[in-house]
Amino acid sequence: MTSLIDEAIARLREKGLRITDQRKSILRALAEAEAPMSAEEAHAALVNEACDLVTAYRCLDQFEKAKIVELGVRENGTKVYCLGHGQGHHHHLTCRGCGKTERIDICMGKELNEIAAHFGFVELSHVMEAFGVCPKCK
Amino acid sequence: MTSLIDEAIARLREKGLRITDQRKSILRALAEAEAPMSAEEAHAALVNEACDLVTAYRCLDQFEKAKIVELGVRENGTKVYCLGHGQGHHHHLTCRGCGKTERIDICMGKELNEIAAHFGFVELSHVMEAFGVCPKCK
DNA sequence: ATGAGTGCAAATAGTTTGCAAGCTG
DNA sequence: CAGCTTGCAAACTATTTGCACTCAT
Repeated sequence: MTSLIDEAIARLREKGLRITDQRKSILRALAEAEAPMSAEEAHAALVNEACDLVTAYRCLDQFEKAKIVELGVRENGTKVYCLGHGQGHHHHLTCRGCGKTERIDICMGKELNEIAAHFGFVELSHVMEAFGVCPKCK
Repeated sequence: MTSLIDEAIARLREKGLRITDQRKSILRALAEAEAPMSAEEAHAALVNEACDLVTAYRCLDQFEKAKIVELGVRENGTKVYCLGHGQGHHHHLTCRGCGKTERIDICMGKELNEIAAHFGFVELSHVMEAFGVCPKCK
């Protein structure tokens, strides 16, 4: 349980990235939410305005390049980041009304890789987000 | 072959939307590309600046609401629209280098619906885009 | 000490909105 | 001819960049 953040910090270290208070704060926010959040949301969730919004963008970008978080995209195009994919890659189902997020454990990554291989594509990645209206909001 | 556009026009009519030259041009552009394209790309593809960029945005938005096109999102957050999903829902694999797009016919829509039903979500939709580097670009 | 990281201001990209004028049904 | 559509200008949102300063290593 404690490990999500520590794991992330360890990975930062591995990649030669520096451990700053701002980065720790952002990681904490992501860990507490355990749902994908945008840079703005992550920034808003920080206690005491722990860092500038721009820094949130930059850190999340770094995190993604270091494979510490995974990138997703909302229906409206905003980018969202999610911590905790270390072992279990998964996706999300988000309510258009209240934003509530459920984790869904299906992924067509394997099939995708086969097809991509067939076309000769490499460095595969995919984005997949599901949206709907939750029981409370309908 | 001829039908993609005609079909779309028919559906416009059904929905009580008007058939204008601008809309026809945009549909033509989408049909010729048969790959997802952004509003800006669709606009750029129009011969003779057939309509304003804003109109392209508005039309595509209408088309999507009328279920004439499907909405997707790129890795960077730009929205893309794709014609021709009338019967065969599918997804795409896009090259990060040259933008080349391959159609992929897998979709976890069914599994998704089951899970969503389990959570009580309705009005499901999903976005899924795959990215990689094609043989030519690597 | 040295270069990665940060904050602030300003620039961009993509998309949306307000309003008067134009065209479709 | 009524109202959906369009064009143009301007507003907006999400994100990126330039630059001087600061702090982790």
